[in-house]
Amino acid sequence: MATMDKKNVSMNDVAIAAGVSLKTVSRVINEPDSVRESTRDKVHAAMEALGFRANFAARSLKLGRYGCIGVVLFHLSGGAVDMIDGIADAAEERGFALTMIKKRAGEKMTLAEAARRMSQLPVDGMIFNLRQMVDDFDTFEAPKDLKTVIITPMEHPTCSTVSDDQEGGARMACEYFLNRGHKNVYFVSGKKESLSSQCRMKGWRAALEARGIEPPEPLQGDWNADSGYAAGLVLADKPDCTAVLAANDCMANGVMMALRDKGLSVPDDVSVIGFDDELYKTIPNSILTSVKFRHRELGVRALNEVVAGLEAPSSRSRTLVSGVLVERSSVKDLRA
Amino acid sequence: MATMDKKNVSMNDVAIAAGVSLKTVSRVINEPDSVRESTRDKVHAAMEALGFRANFAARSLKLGRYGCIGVVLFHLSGGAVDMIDGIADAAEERGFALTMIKKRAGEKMTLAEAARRMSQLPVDGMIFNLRQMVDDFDTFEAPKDLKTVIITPMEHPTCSTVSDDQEGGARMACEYFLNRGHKNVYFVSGKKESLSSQCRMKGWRAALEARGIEPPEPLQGDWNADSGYAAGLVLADKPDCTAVLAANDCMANGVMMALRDKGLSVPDDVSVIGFDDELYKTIPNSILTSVKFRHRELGVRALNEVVAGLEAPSSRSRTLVSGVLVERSSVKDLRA
DNA sequence: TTGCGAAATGACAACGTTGTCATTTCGTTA
DNA sequence: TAACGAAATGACAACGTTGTCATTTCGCAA
Repeated sequence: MATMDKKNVSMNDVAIAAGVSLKTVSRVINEPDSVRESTRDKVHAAMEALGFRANFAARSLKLGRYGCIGVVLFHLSGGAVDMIDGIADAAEERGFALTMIKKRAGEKMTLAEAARRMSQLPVDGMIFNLRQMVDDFDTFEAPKDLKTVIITPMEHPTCSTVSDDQEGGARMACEYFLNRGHKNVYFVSGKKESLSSQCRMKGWRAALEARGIEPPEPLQGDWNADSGYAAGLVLADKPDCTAVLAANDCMANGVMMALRDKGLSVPDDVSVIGFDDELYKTIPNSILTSVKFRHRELGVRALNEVVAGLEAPSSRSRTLVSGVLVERSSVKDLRA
Repeated sequence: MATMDKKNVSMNDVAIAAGVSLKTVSRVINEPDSVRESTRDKVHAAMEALGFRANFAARSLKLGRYGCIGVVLFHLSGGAVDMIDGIADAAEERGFALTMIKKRAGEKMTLAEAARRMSQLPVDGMIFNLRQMVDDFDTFEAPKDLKTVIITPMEHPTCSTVSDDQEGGARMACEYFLNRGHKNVYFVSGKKESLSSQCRMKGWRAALEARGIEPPEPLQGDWNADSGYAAGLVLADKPDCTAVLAANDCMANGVMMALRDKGLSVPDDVSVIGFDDELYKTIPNSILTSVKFRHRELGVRALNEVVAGLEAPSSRSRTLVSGVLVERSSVKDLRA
């Protein structure tokens, strides 16, 4: 059972070994039913013996498509794992592979630059994961033959976008407070440049203003617990503070710890809601009510949108994936 | 300024538009110095006007390589983000893109199956991210023309492997305890099927046995805080328990909370060390000493190993990336 | 101006597949 | 057995690049 030394085994090699024509080998692969069983077996045997594997480049060249979707990671954060997971699973299901490139740390990558690089790679369409603002966002035009979907809370003039409904999630949390008799809601933000943080803040503002409440000055955090703790120390001194919305769970936890250290109880004195619902992983018996986004679903939707748009790349849609409020006991009902 | 309607603009189209030969266009792209400046400008102008982008499939077919490295995600966990980040950055730096496929939830994927699928895709080499055991691990043979690197703590008979030194990290933590006068170390494990957990446990055992200490029965956890809390309740009742090594920070936190709820102090009564050093993100003023692995570095090494092996796919190496003990104040020095 | 070597450019084949269309083989019926 | 339509198979071109080698153009010295 000698193994060939030739670098790559081609269909032609298989054809010769099996004593059939090149085209017949092609048929065995692409439309097996159209070839007689005895012939098929001969060909399969030859493929096996020679270790044949179809050449991706040649196949794509002929077919004019790759069966790959490009993913550009402008930003790779914790929540991105689930999103990538969703994209990858959906891709798998629809028979696509992913081609990935990433903005390097410190590098300044525009959408145009990302598109330029992607269009040199084997992709039929692409997904941009964009969590911060980028210079050419509004002026960017996607290649006409490459369906492009941007994961971002901002609307884009020509590309399809997919996003969690961060604003809606924040509104939902605020209304949850207000409906339970709270007269005001304080807000602890994440990093300034984060679009997520900006959107959550926007939703918070909107919800308060919709009820004619003047939003108090938001407290600036940086996503980590320590910044939440600092914010909590400040909030503990505000007598009108009965409800705090923190832009993520880590900061919410910091806030809660600070309140306790100041002798205040959650939820009896102050109610708190966070975002992402991940505190239970780290804190035993966590009581924090939290707005959870379905990142996996987000990825699935993004991929499906790309695939759906492969035939009509210039189509445009906007998808919002709603969040879910995971209720625990960190919010007190003041009406009771 | 009319835009062409032709689907794909080829080099030939550019050549005609610029009034030069096909080959000259090719030269402008691949060896610009070999073409006269005036000609080059004409060609560039034509490319611009027609919106030319090189065809990946044709180029790869001719060159016999893709400039892509395949990544197979058998398992996608939190720590994987940093690793992917490292892989992606290193790939970027060396001019490679990534082609990714993922094991679907519930699907049972063997190494052979992964290799088979990857070898139909545009890749010059591949990386398997394997955090759990898989049926054909020992018998697997990588395609002879496709350099394969496996990220896994296990040694493989024929493939290169890269791993954090989990065992060494656990040993380091144990010795840290023992060197400070602790007579024994209790262990809280992660999920049974996790290789990380198994390796950490192995290192813990080895460190104790090296000093002639009989390791106590390990406590079974599931990575989450609640399981750590449960373990902590048990440990609080053991009078000889002065040191606890938990297989991750979340469980370590659970252990600490349980100890406190039982009236014990960390570190005065019991010392604790965790893994991953991520508690500070969630807990303000975190005191937990923790073993941190450099997942990013892991990814970088894996990619570099693949690229280095592209010319000699059958070469084999084993890389261990050491962990770092991040010291805080959760360990008491009993010698003092 | 002519001739020469070097630089610039071009013609053509090849990479390994699939689509088109022609040809061969098969199973059936007259 | 002959004749026929359907099924199976094959020959050849084409996809868009790059490598090889031949040809043209250029700059410069005689």
